[in-house]
Formats: sequence, structure tokens, C-alpha cells
Amino acid sequence: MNDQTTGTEGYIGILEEQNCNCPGSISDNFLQPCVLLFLNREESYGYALIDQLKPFGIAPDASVLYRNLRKMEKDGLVESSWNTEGYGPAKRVYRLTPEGKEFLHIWAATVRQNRDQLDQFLRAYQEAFQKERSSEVTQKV
Amino acid sequence: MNDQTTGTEGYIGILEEQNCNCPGSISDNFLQPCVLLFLNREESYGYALIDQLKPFGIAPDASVLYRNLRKMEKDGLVESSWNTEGYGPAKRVYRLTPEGKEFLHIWAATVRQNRDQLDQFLRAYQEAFQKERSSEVTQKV
DNA sequence: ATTATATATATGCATTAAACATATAGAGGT
DNA sequence: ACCTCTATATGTTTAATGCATATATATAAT
Repeated sequence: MNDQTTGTEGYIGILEEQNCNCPGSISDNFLQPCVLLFLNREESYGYALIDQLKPFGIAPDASVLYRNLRKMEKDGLVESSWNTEGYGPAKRVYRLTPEGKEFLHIWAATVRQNRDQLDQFLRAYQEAFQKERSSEVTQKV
Repeated sequence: MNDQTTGTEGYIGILEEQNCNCPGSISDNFLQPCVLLFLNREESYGYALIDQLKPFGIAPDASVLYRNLRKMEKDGLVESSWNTEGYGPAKRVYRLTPEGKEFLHIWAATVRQNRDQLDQFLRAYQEAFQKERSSEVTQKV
């Protein structure tokens, strides 16, 4: 995660732009990786994503999602075009860019770090409070 | 997590104060549960906690930690007193309150939710990118 | 004695993101 | 014509972070 000057230029600029000192911070925006992962599967647009992201366990406020999408486009992670077909007003349809795909892999590594961090906390918590009934212990950490 | 009117009054007020709509948001401050869990083990003070929290995988900025400690005290999760003994200037030593202990349990449930959410993301990510060498798959998800 | 350094807490300030409300507008139904 | 659903966008408030800086004490060094 530290800035290696090994060719991969694009997203490093973004990391610095987000003033990332890369501790794999738990407070990092989880919305972005979810959007990137979904767009990797199929292109979509803001209003639809609000529902489509529910399987990821998040239900972002519309304004938050829209602003994130615009920011990600500004950062080159996604690109958009208008789709006037179909029902209702025009949709700004987003697609993943190659840079966005690369960034998704970086995000995944961060998410994995965060997951490990939470696991570590939960183990310490469990050790501190040994009041669990023996059945629960083995099943659900 | 939904507001059950089942007697437990104290921390519910805090939840509302932190304008918590309880989606188990991933962006929730991870520093607080770590501090609470550590203080459950032994009392400590800000400057020492900076190092003592490292095993939890976090290295908070001093100002952030101090302000969080004061906020948690204002919320009744911890209480403090001055300790003038020992080396250097006086230390504001924090102890966990009964309310803080209750809140730690709530925090743990939220952390568990977040962990599961990240796991869910990682499974979807892994499914999307099946480039893994068979050894890594079974070992580290 | 004076100076420097490590310890310890606290505050000021700029930046950023979230949450909530609100604005705008097209398309289809009544 | 009017309403509703769909769809995007923006304004504003609030809160937290990160960085710099201020302040003060105790010990070590000169």
C-alpha cells in the first residue's frame, strides 16, 4: 500500500488525493467498493443502484450515492453516459473503467484488512467475556 | 438494535444522541469500541492508550483520541480522575463505567454486523474474480 | 542554573463526508 | 390539466478527521 514507484500510476494519485495514509482505516467509505463491485458485474445508474446495493447490506441516501458516483467519475473510476430509452426521465448510466477495476482490487485488499481487524476485536471481546453458552461459541464466533 | 422499551434506558439516549439509525454502518467510529474494550481490562489514560491500542490495529491521532475520550466521558461511558503520581505531568486516568460496559456489548454486536457485511462483500468479490490459486482459496478467503 | 527532551493534555483550523431537505424535470396515468 | 413515479442534483447543517500548535510538568544533560 505504501507508494511504490512501480508503474501503476493512476490510482496512486487518487489515494493521495483522498489523503490516504493507508492504515486500512475502518472508517473508509464502504459504499464505493460496493458500487465498483456491482458495476463490474453490470452497468447501472444511481436510482437503480439504491435498490441494487441492498444485497450488500447498505441502503445509501440518494444524495450520498449521487455525489459519490460523481466523485468516482471525477477520479476516473467510472464513466457515465445518458440513456434516454425506457420509462421515465433520462438515466445517467455508469460503467466501470479499467482504472476502476484496478481500484476495486485495492479496495478489496483494504476491506480484507478491515475484516481481519474486526475479527481481531471480536476475538479479544469474546476472550474478555466468557459468558457464552457452549453451543454459540463454536457456531458464530 | 431497534428501540425496544425494555428498561435499558441509559445507552439508548446515547444512541439517539449519535443520531444512530442503526444500520450497523461500516463507517461508525471503530476507535470507541477499542477504547472501551481496553478500559474493561484495565484503566488507562490518553497518552498511554495511543500505544496500547496498536494491538487493535489502530494508531489514532492524539487529538482524535483525546476528544473521543472527553466525548465518551460526557456520554457517561467512562469517567476520569487525575493521577499526579509517577513520571511526567499529571495523567487523566479513565475507567469504564457500568454504562460503558453495557455500551461495549452493543458495540460488539455492531462490530459483528460490520464484520459479516465485509465478509459478504469479500465473498462476492471472490466469486467475481476466480483467478485465485487453489491454495489461497481454502486458507484466507 | 539553564537548557533540552520526553511526557501529557488540550485547542484552533481546514477539509471532508454524511444526513436531511429541497429543487428540478420528464413520462405515463387519470 | 393534474398527479405520481422516476431520476438527478444541490444547498445547508452537523460532525469527525488530521494537522498544527499551545501549554505545562518532570527528568536528563550541559
